[in-house]
Amino acid sequence: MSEERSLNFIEEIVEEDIAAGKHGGRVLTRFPPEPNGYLHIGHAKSICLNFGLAKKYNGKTNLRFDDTNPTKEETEYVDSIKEDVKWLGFDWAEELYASDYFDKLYNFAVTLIKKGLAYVDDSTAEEIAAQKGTPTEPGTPNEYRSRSVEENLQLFADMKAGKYQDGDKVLRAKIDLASPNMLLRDPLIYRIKHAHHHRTGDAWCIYPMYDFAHGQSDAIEEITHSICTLEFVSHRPLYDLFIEELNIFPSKQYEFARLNMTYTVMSKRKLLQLVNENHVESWDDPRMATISGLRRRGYTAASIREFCERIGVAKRENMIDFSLLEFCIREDLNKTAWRRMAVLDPIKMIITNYPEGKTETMHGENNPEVEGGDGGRDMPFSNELWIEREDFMEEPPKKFFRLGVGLMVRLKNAYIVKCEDFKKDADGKVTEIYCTYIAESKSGHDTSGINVKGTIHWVSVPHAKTAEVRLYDRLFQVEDPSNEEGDFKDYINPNSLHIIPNAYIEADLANAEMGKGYQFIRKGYFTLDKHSTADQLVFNRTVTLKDGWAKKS
RNA sequence: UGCCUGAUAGUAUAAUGGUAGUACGACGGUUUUUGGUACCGUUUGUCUAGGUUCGAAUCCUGGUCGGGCAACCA
Repeated sequence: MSEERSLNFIEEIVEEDIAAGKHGGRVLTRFPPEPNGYLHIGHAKSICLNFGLAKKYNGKTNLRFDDTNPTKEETEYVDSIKEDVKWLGFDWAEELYASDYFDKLYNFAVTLIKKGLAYVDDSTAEEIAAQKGTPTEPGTPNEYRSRSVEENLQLFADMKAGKYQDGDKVLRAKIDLASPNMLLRDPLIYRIKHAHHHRTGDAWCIYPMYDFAHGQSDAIEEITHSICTLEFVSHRPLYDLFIEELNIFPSKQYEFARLNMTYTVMSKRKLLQLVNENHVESWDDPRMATISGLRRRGYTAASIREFCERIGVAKRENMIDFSLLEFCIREDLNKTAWRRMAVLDPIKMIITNYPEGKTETMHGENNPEVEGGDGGRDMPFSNELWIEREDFMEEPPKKFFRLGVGLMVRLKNAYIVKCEDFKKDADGKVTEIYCTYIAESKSGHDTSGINVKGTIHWVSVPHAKTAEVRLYDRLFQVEDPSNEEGDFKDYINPNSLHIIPNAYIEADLANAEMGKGYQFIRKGYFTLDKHSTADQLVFNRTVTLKDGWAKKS
């Protein structure tokens, strides 16, 4: 029973086009990253939109690398992008590159020159900028604008042949120097760059600009719906104009609002700075909003897809609460993550009436949300246990359902214990607490008739293993670091990473698998970090559990 | 001060001239061997001023506020 969901504005356009029989009802989208950085959660929105649309309307999606600027692009980025898209769960119809079309694009430029719609300009970048005018003043033509078609053809061929140095000449579209749209004031469409390209090597020394590559690439692939973000709205007249003048496939561009999220930054430039200036470990640092960072943090592809589904698609500037992403990952992991016990900040509990040296085997299910518990595992129990320091208070307030002298709790999957006493060191720090256990209260066989409000987690001291546990907090201290006074890096949270070198974990966790989510009961969801080894386990906390108690106090 | 865009609870998003709804958040409750989950309930909204209409979030006009545009970046 699928629920009726309302359409977003792009789905409406697609449905109208299909109903009108446009392109024979065919839908072909594309995801067109520039391989100059790693993908982030904002790209995930675009990926889900493009691939999701194609899937919904029986179409296909191409993965096209927009690699027209050789000085910024690298194969390393191509590889990471492909990995991330695949990991998110999408399959592209074809893997394509704008650089595959350099010959065609060159010929398109020649066509434009022949139509008298493009000219070679010898001006410097500064001169061109000055001649463009301002939003309120029209630009002024220069002497090069009136060059003959023959001369332009020759000069452009010479540019391609490598007769000029970088910056000596550019090819410009001849449109309208007085246009209120600055982009139409004779935009540059080809520039000289004697640079090595990650795919075409040194075959070319002239490269097309975005505006003379993107729309044409869409047309060459016969993309039906070219979806991009709002900052390209003012490029659309150019997109349409070139397609019309070149008489090629009429792809259409549609724009949606990019994703912004609280407490993080989303631009490749800023993410690159965080990496280069060592504010984070790498592009896949678990605090980064990159796909690889979220993956390493323990986010699942399904949770990111769900997030992208929930945030919607519209044209309004937006700022999504980080808590929505957290909701999505909790929702997923709650149903899939195996429950385990780990004590992050330990204090020793001694059960005074339990035989010293005795070991009992307790049993716990893997996941209570799954029918039958999804299997389970054994946990050794003894008279000495590690419990969480915060689960004991010398002077417990009312409604503190944990330990304090005279209070009782259930040890998860084991016995009910009553706190009798505790010991402090010279600094007043509690070092040990003493309890008695109720023998008839064993989990699953409880005949004690005692009901307790609280249940706490524990790990048997002689059986415990250790692991490094990394706890993360938001990377920035303010909701919108890009919009604050000064540099966005001034707002980095100095406490975004807290490392616990030796947490106590239950023995079974030695079998933890890379890529799998675990819930450390009452402490949150965790996953193995890529630096983890058999000798030195390292867990990342993906997200905490929702905590109604912490908020009140 | 030119052009392009947009404006619905705290945050997003729907309602396509006819009951302003949903999700997240927040708050309260029930259940619970995780203060988790699940379930139930409460809360808060159409930027503004006019106009058209039996009826306007929706159409029209003016204003206000936000975002984008003057890279040999994409």
